[in-house]
Amino acid sequence: MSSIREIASRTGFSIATVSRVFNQPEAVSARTREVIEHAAQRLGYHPHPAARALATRRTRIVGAVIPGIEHSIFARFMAALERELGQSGYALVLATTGNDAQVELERCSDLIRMGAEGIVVSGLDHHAGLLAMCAQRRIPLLCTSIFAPESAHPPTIGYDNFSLAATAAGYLKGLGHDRIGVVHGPRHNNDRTRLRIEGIRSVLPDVLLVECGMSVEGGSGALARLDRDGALPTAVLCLSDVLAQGVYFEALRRGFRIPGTLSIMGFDDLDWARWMSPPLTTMHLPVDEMGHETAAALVRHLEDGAPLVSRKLEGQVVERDSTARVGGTPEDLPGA
Amino acid sequence: MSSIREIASRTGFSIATVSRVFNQPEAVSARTREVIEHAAQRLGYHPHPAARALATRRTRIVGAVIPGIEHSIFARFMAALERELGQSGYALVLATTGNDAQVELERCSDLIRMGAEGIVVSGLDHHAGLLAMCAQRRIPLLCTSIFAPESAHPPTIGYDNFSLAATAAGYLKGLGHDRIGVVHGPRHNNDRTRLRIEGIRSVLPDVLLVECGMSVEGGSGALARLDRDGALPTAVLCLSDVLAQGVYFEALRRGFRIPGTLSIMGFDDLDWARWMSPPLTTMHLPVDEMGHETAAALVRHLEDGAPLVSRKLEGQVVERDSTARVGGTPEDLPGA
DNA sequence: ACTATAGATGTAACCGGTTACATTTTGCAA
DNA sequence: TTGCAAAATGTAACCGGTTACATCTATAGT
Repeated sequence: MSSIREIASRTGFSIATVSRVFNQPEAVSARTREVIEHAAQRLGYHPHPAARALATRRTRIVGAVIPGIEHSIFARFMAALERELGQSGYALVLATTGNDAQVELERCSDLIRMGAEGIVVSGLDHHAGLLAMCAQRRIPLLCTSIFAPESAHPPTIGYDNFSLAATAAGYLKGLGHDRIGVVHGPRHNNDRTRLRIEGIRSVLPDVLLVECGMSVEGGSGALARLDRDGALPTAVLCLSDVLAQGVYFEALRRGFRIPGTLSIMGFDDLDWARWMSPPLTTMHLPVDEMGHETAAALVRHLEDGAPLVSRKLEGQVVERDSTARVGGTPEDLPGA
Repeated sequence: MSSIREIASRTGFSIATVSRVFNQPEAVSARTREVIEHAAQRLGYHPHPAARALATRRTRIVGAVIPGIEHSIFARFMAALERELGQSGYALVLATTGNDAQVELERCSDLIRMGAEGIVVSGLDHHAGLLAMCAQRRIPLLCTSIFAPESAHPPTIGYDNFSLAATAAGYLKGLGHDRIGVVHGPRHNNDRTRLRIEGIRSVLPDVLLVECGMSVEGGSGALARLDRDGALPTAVLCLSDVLAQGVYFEALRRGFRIPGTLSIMGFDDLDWARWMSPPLTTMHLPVDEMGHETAAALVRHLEDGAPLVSRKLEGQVVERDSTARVGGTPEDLPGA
């Protein structure tokens, strides 16, 4: 509706002066600034985003592509990322893939088409075209939820899935469990899951693996399968709190006591984990910090050209009441 | 990097012809098209989004502003909305408010600043400035998760919270419950919650209301409060499945049997509701349909100028095993 | 009074597309 | 061959900002 030229002609100043009022106010006299600001106010002027983007070659948009936002840890990560980016004047655009590499590529392409100046993805394995596309168009790509020391790959900001999972397995082992089941989501297309499984195996070479859909339903089904095989373990390590929830409900249905019959451990430390019954022992993942670091790194890169460097974040076991020493007496219950 | 003029000079055609290859390919001879497409391919040409947006005055971006994406029904709605918009070539930009009207206004302003051509929000009460802002800048605003017949307000696409909640209350009443507790999130800044409460009261005038945070923790605390007051009802209607989950866990902690001691009903019908133990009776909300309708309405409006009209969607009780006839024998259990 | 210099403002050329309109080429009937 | 409509292409003016550079004004220094 009202453009910078409109304001210029209304106030008698030139478009350059009007533009300066908004971009370098100190370069304009106080009197002029006041007049122009008033006119802009009155006419309801707002700079046209595309025009500004075209002239400055900056959009201040960054894109994030994640598997999905339902339940998962990604919701927390995105919330943190959005908050941090927002404070630096950047907008976050979210896209979801449903765990499909092809869809991921398309979504990234859409984001770039929309003007994203940087892209955040999860994990390191992606469609072959993704890296090429970002490189060709000079769009920085940051891989999160994973940490890999610098190398040929794109920079990573995240935790060491291998050793975190090993730590979790070690925790259960330390409680005396030796028949341990691992309930995990699809390994296909998910390097974090694969790394975690390897980490667990480094501690417990012959752990029982049960793969299932990444949902409450999946967790329920996984425990059912574990029980049906007649080889019910003494502890179940779930590679997501969501799966642990499904395992909880299924345990309830089967009359198992937690942690009496079965110790259950999660992964993520979602908000509600401590409010389950019993409160869930889980591996805390530093997603808020990850959001913070990711945003900061991207902003520094975009503003000052600082190189994007990988960063390793720490997680730790949060010991609550869903795990106990195997065959232990009630006194052995953590917190008792 | 490579612009339309670059391709033009490389191929010897004019920029207009190059542009036409991408926008009205049928207006260009097959031979020319091939040559230009090949050159574009080789040079890795992609139209500059801001330039295109500036020239066409279209961004094909729509924004959605929701309270938050954690756990809630909004995740499903957004997934549906994104899918539908994507199919029409629109991108969805998400922003969250944390239930703060001031933040909502700012986020909407950001979205508009970013070029959003339409905005989707939840509910009807918003910061006074929001309507004005959208009106002034001629940005269509669509209110969802609520239905209000046409009037002065912006168009709504959603369900009738009042009557859906009344139906839910009626369902419990029909089971013989007369001491019913309602666990609900904050009413402040949430007209859907207020409407639902009114709907419930129209059926059960002196229902017990317990307000809590919209989280598992909140649900747990709410049941604890209900029990502490010594006036434990025979049924609890939770205005969100997430709250119902908290109530479940707290019931477990207190040794209540569901639905024996306490019938529990949710609202939303999230994916995992049927996998709880026992499977949760809940009010199904048509969020997928809402995503579909919202996207369709917006696209028709933006493409063909079709007026945005309100649309009422239906929900229904999904009867599962967490509710039973009050004092009923096991035979009365639904599904038994 | 006369510069030198800083401060305020204006001019005009971009940014990279789209598109109305003008022009050239092509195909086909007369 | 000529003529003419239709098809293909080109020219140039936008879209609405930013910004390098030029110009003009005011203040201070000598």
